[in-house]
Amino acid sequence: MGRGKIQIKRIENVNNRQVTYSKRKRGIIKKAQEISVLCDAHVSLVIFSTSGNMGVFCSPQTKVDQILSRYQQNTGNQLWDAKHEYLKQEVERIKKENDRLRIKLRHLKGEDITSLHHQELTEIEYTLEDGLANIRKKQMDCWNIHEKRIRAMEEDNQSLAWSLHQKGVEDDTKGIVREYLPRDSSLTFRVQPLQPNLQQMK
Amino acid sequence: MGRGKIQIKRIENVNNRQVTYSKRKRGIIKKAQEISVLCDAHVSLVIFSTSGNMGVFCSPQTKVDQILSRYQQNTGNQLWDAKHEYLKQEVERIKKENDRLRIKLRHLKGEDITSLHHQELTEIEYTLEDGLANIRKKQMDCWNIHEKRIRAMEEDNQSLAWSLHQKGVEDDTKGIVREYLPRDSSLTFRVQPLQPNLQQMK
DNA sequence: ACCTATTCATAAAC
DNA sequence: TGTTTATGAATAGGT
Repeated sequence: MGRGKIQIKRIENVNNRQVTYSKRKRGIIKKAQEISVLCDAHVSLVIFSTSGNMGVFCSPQTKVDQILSRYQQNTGNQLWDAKHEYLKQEVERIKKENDRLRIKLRHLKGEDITSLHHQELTEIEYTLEDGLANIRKKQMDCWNIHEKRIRAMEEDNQSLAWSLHQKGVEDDTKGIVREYLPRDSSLTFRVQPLQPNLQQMK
Repeated sequence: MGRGKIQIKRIENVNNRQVTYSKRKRGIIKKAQEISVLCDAHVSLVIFSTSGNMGVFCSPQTKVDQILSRYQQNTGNQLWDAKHEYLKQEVERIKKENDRLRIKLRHLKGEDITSLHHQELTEIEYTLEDGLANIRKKQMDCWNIHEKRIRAMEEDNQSLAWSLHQKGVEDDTKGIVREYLPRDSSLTFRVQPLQPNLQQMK
């Protein structure tokens, strides 16, 4: 239809193809609309051009997914059931991994070990000893850093106190400083919170 | 098109409607096929008549579900994603839980602890000490059970040997028994493998 | 299911 | 992309 017959084969000229797509898209959507009204039919039509231009028609009584549900039932073609199945398996897989990890954790805490044999126990023991060694090394590092900070601050305090003394001003910051850094504080300390205090001292 | 114009409204005559449906269905599917070839377009078309007659066209390069995936992405219209939303969330939830457990495990092994603070390290340390205590207690239990078995068997052996001796038969099982249960065997033992040996002795 | 008068869709050109 | 127009395609109504 039009000025001369055309062969039904891919239009190579990109522009022509684009134009034809636009025209025929409108045409087919109109046809879809007409059949849905005339015949009370349920229609779902989705078109994509190569350039990504999308055209959709769906008969107003229904929604696309309802029509496709019927399509699935009619053809046995799995549209979403297959994906559903896949996701279910994925959940199972990860849940199992999860259980495995949980058991490992419980074993390391020395729980649920009744059924374990000597060799497994020994492996866990080694792992724990190894972990403990690493943790304690890290604790030592933390402690050493902490110590250094304290010493540095003590020196600062002394030199500041000295400066103040030389200028004839009373050293009334001493109390506050002591409050920030009690000598015999418990082992529980955090590195981060110390920093604001340091800044307050400036 | 045809002998006289028609109004685009529902055809009340059932037979006419059915006929028109058939004709137009063929027409629209042909159009769909043509646009897919001419313009290299991806088309998905599904039609149902009121009587349940289904018509389908899908461009050959793709499948219906692929086109509809794109449709979903383009419109945000949930076709099957909604049906999968729950499962997707479930997967996410468990994956996160999984990561949490993994990190905990690594921490207990003393790995990836660079960013941990004193308090967290101390907690891990306690956990490890606790675990180690439990494991070692279990190891002791195992050892004690093992020892008891050995002692029970030694007694059995002696009484058996005595019985044999009294019946004037030479005790030639001694060597074998010693082989099964060397006194100074290493600490690596399993409880299970002992049982077959016990049964062999009956 | 076929026929055909008629309306519709659209290819090509602007 | 919109309009025009000549032409082929689709189809309504009758058989």
